[in-house]
Amino acid sequence: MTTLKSGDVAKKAGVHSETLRYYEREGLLPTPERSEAAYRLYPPETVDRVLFIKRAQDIGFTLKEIRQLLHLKFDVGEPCAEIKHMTADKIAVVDEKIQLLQVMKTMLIELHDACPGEGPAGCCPILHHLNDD
Amino acid sequence: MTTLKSGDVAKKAGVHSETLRYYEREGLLPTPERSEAAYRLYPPETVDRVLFIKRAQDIGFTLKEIRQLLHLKFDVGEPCAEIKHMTADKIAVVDEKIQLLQVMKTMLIELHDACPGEGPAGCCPILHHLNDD
DNA sequence: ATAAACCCTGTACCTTACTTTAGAGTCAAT
DNA sequence: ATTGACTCTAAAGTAAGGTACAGGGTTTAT
Repeated sequence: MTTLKSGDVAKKAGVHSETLRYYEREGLLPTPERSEAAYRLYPPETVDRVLFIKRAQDIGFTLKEIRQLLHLKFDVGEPCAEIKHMTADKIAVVDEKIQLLQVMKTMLIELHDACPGEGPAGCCPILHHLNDD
Repeated sequence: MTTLKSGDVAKKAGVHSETLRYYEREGLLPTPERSEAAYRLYPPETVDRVLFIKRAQDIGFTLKEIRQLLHLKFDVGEPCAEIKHMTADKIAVVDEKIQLLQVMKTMLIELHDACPGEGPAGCCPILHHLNDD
């Protein structure tokens, strides 16, 4: 048997099986086959798809955006130019996020390095500097 | 007069004044002074603080996390070692996000470059490759 | 063959981050 | 002095992304 039941997919992907049904409703997972007893029978790739969703969420994509990414990723048939446009847009968004995060990281590292690491008082001579950006 | 009313801060920071009250309730903004008529009188730095919140949100921090960042950033008085720890943790989180985003970006760029950019059919020879990670 | 463990549907509920509404007071300009 | 723009509070509403029942059928392990 090459199909998985909701519990199997859920366990492998680290989500609840209710989440799978939710993703199905939201168009993030294709509607799976059913057994005689109406049990969902998922193809094994479903696990990868769910893991993709989770990774994409971790880095700040909404389910709506992820649905688009998945359609880029899995659905063949969109006119080519359109796919290319969407992809370019998404790259720009991702890049902007990376850059903002790097600014944030630099700020935090400065704060970290300026801190002596001991003593109870305000150890942070750069707080005032940070205060007015 | 060196203070701003809620509408002024809101306009300068690009948020609704209700949002300011919400941030106040949630501990993201300090409780401001009040006029005789109980109008909030904000110090001008409030604008920067709100902008900081918005930038932090853009890159994927929750308000809860931002509250912590702000307390690092603006409140002096925490024992030094603790601040240093929190900062190090936050740097690790930021770094992880950056790395995941870079993976995502690489994936998107591969997809983008492999696409010929014209023709209606599935232009994407790498879709199958992406399919199984 | 029967209980434990699993699946189904549908609906209700939860958190986050706001936004909207209702009802009332205040201030600035004509 | 009164209209319009602004402020206040408290409470309800909204959208996203799930989570948790309730009530009922199914499969599997003993």
